[in-house]
Amino acid sequence: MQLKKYTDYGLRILMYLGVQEAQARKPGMESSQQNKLTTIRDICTTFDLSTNHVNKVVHHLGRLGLIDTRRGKNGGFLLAKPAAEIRLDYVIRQLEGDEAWIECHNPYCVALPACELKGIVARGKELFYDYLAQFTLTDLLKKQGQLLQIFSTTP
Amino acid sequence: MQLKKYTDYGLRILMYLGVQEAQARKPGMESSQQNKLTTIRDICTTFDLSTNHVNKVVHHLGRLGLIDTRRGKNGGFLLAKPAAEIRLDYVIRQLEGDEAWIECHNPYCVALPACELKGIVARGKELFYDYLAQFTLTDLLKKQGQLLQIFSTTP
DNA sequence: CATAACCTACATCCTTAATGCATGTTTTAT
DNA sequence: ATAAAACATGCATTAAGGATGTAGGTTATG
Repeated sequence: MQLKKYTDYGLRILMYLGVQEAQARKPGMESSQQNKLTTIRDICTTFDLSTNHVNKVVHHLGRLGLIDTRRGKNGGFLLAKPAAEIRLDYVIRQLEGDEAWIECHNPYCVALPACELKGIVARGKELFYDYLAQFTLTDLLKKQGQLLQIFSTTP
Repeated sequence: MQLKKYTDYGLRILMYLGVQEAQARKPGMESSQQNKLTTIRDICTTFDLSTNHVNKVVHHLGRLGLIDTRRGKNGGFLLAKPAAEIRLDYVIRQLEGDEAWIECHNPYCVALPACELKGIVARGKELFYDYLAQFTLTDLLKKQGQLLQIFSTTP
């Protein structure tokens, strides 16, 4: 009963992008970095993760429309919409996969037709996601200054 | 993101015991079956599960004080307290293990000191369990008659 | 004392997440 | 043009942990 690292990595990537974006908007920064995009390599060195795994997560985030990716030299990716519009429930549900939290088949449970459990667990799951729906990427960036420092000091 | 089969089996076992107990209390039943205990074999044939796995779950339920087990000939087990006092949050939390739903170490996340995510997910997890705390084994036995029929017709 | 049942430890299998490798495709700078 | 930098994609491999199996131990009953 734990989120996949895959999902976890996706959230870290979004946090990284959120911090970069906020920084780029600071006065005096508009042209200094020429809006350089974040690359998979940046993420991997910052968080010390496997290139291949991050590769897949980035691709997934792209397909979900959460980030815009650009191929080719000087390519990379950035948030596709404002951090305030990226809801945590959506991100986690999509990356995690939206299966039932309890398995009634495989093996098939004879009690299934008269079982009250699956409904209770399913409702609990929805409450969990309903709670997450109150938060957006913005809420993950409260300690933005500290995050920026962490991200910029990791070589 | 799914409950372990282990946990699932534990709940099924409790449901089975709850039904047996209610049946034993029916008028005219007090002495007819001599209060025969439920055995691991009974559970395995009813739900078509592995003896060894059920073995471990039963043992665990015993250690948790949810069932009383008795060794030796004519041994077996039964609920250690009324179904209404067996809360689902407790059962699931114990059988499932109460780890955090998100992994911040292994590998260690550099953002940890400034991360808002772990708190949000932890609170969501507690809401899930808070919801489960509203229910007891009794709530899983609403369709008791149907369950009894299912359990007694599986050879 | 034999049998039926749970107890316990250890070993193995199996699923799947995690990771690695190889190659393709696109874009840009030179 | 062409080389380099970046994401895209598919397949192979490894690792972790849950699921299952084997073997014997212990306890109670008849």
